[in-house]
Amino acid sequence: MSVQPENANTYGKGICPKDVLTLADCPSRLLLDQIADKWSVLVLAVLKEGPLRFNMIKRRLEGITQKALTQTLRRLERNGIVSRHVIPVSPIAVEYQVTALGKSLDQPFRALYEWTFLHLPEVERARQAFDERHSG
Amino acid sequence: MSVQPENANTYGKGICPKDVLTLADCPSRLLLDQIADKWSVLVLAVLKEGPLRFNMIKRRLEGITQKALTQTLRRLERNGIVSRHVIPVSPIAVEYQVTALGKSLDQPFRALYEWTFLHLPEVERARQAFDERHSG
DNA sequence: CGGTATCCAGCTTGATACTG
DNA sequence: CAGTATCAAGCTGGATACCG
Repeated sequence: MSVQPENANTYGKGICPKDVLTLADCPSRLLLDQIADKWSVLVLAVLKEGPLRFNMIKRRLEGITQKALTQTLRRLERNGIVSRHVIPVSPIAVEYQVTALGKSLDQPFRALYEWTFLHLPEVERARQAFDERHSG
Repeated sequence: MSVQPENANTYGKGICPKDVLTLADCPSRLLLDQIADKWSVLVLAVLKEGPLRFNMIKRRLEGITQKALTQTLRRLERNGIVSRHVIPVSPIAVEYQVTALGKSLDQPFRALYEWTFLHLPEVERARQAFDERHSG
């Protein structure tokens, strides 16, 4: 997210020029807004196994609508994360696959997943404690 | 996101029991839904510098409303990412700070930030190319 | 100071229908 | 098959007012 490498830090201890942070300041939003939405993560998980056609992706993703899948794929394609190949047969076939850029996301995503996996119990405890505090 | 360590993989090459993925299957959403929203990232960036009181955070975050900040802080608190301390003076003072759990998020976030930083030009090229394809 | 309550506009979402 | 079009419903987010 807006975590910066120590030496490229434009935020930090009040040394940001304006002394305030704006949404636009945060380069990570470039990624998060586009990738961390409801479906992108799962689409990528499915496509990681190999190229798939539209309806094949749809079948592997329980509950996604045609519209949502189209939107998700378009956004991923626009950001260079997946590529789209039209195969001119009849009826038409369209194949999607993860690009090299998309594959390079695997390492950071894995780090995030591992954090979640490791700290899930702690997060759940925190939620329980909070919910109890705010009911009793 | 839904990237799994190789050996804990419940998705993978069609070996998922149901052979379909549901939103609930993806443990990463636990984190992403709650942290990757519009403001959480920036709130954490500000709080990383040290504990701050409500209105001090608000002043450092250009454009955030009182309501949005309250909601963001509550969600972060519920997930154990920040903690809230009421200082019983008059008028009342409330201090927020990042917890140990919250601090442990720094590494995965840094990985993500570094990816963004490194691949920004490529993403921007992809967007330009896409936008040209879809206008001409 | 640090909130909560209320109201309302706008964006997103899903269901449905239609098309090359 | 792989979409686009359309429309209603719902949730989110901002503005405003008030409270302990």
